[in-house]
Amino acid sequence: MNITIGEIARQAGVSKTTVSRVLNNKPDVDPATREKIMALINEYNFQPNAFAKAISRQSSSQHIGLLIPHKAEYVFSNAFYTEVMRGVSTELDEQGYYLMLCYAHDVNYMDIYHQKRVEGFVLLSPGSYNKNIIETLNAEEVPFVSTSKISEQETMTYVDIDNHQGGMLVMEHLIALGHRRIAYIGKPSLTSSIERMNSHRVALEKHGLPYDPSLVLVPETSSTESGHDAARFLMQDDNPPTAIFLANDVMAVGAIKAIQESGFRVPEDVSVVGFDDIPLAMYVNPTLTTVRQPAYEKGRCAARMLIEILQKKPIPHCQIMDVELIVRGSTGPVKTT
Amino acid sequence: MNITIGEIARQAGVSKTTVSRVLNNKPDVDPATREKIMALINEYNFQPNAFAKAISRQSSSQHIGLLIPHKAEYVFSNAFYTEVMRGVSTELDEQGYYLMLCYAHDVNYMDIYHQKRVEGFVLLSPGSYNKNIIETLNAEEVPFVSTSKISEQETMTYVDIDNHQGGMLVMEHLIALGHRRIAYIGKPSLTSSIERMNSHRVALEKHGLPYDPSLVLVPETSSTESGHDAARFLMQDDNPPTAIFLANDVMAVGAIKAIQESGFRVPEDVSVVGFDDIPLAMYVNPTLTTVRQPAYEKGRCAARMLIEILQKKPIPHCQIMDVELIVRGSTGPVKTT
DNA sequence: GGGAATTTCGTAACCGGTTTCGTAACCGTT
DNA sequence: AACGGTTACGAAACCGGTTACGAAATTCCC
Repeated sequence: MNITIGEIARQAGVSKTTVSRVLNNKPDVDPATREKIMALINEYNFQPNAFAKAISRQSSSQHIGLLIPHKAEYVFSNAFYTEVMRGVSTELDEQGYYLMLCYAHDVNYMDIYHQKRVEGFVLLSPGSYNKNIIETLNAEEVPFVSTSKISEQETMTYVDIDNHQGGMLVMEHLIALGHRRIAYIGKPSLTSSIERMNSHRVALEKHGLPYDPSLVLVPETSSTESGHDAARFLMQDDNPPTAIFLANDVMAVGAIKAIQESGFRVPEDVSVVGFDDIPLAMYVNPTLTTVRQPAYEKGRCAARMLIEILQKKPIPHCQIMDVELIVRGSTGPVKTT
Repeated sequence: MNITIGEIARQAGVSKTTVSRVLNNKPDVDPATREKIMALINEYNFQPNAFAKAISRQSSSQHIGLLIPHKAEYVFSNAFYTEVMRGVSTELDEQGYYLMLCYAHDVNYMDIYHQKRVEGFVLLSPGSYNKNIIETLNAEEVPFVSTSKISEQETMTYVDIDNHQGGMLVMEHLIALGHRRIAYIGKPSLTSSIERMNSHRVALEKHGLPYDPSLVLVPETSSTESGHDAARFLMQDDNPPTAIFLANDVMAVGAIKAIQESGFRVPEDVSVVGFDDIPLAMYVNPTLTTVRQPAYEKGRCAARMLIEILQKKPIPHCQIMDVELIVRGSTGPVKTT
């Protein structure tokens, strides 16, 4: 059996109350008594039961949930998401909160909340949940912060980058290199990815270039395999694009491979741009031109915002971070035939 | 204020005891009464407070900790580890356990255990902790399972592959291709990685090939960058190796890059082999020859074993999983000069 | 030296559940 | 009618903490 506050009290010859006072650094206890109790606490390495604490003071479990889509595979295999996770977990750790991983199947995440296991949630990849998850969370007034823009509503808190700006950086870069047939591959699953996709069209229009819908592909998933398959499909065409903009780096890696397998060279024949700047982007062959977004910082920021919400601090409902175009080896001037 | 068992009892006109019986599917309650209580539970979507439960029945918090090294960056950016994480979290999720991420700085993970926040730990990358973490866990009799072999002692439970066999598969493959100057790059941080490294020497000796210590490099970390730097160092030599065996895929990707930057081709000039078979291994250029280990299954298995330990079931102290050599494009016959 | 203020500490209730044990009500037997 | 055996339920203690309140002991002040 483990040591309890009562046992410490008994050995010190005082009441539980006094021990509790010492544990919580409260006044009204004689320095000598405090010292004696501290000695016992250290001797037994006594740690007050967190659950008993949470239940007696009617408050904080100090636990926060990271909500992950049920189809977790692509999240765990995308270094962008794992970097966000790292940011979330690091920030919580530093602030003394504990992180629980919660899979968003059915409604069990609501149970986790009602059972007081967590005080709120950080949403990892909010585009991949059931449509109504946001409504449910809002309806039940569960505190949460999303790591991506979900909708235009002001009622929800999120941290994101300016996806439109990021997309424009890519498109301006490709257009400046002379590309006119630029494909886009990506799943418009939520507001932020829709913005990314829209920038493709907007940029073309801005420069008076034709918009060819057949050059916009919407795969089922955002995996390397999807990028590979979609790019292969494009390259089988009689008139393939000279540049492909993919919604993320993981897909871009697959696309480069497909292009090479189809007998084309990157970037000599086809330029490729990704999004995120995952660590591997600078190690693939050719190195990947991409848009860097601060994944780790995004996670930290989301966690910080959630804690502030829990502490009833007034905070802005969204936080927009900077992006940067990283030009590497996968993009080059259009081939002059 | 949230609904409690007492409130349900009051509205049903019964005692807390009876409601508790219904909640836990216990006998001794009239079907009609049970129904009335169930109706109220559903109406309010009542979820019993998990902490109150954990504290009253002197038992299970149903929480398990995933212990992660403080220097978490390389763990989160290595798809092998994140796949293990996915396995752990999926298994726990299916079995109704909750997963908490715990950083292993100082001794706070012991606090987390003593505070009853978790019932036990899965150790993610046990080579990277402070030396004494295992001793501490053992000394305090904290239930834990490691996802890698730590030492030869029988006192600890772990899941692993046969690293020696895996290494031998690589070496036999390279030697069969005619390679004689085979380098090894990797950090011998724990028993399993030492076995991997030893297989390099054992295989050379077995085939009567010379063992050249200058071809064995021990970088500080296991990152892509380390693999890159170490390989570059090797390739600057007057008599560079014709093949490099790296302790993991992430490093191998860096090595391929360095070799190419040094003006050599893979696999024509230098063959490269990794370890793990991360998802990206088949998408890099050239595709990576590697040893597949079942990362996801390893995670699941570790979680399963920990649960069985907590349930006092007798289980073997280790579980060894199969490996498989995956030959891809990064290895080829030695160049005949 | 006596009353007030302050310091120090304990009693008991409480948080939201579980569990032990006792008992009233009902049943069927003889 | 008396008895024993179920069935259905509640009172109260308990888990390990926190907290409101009261009171004893000490100090202060005139």
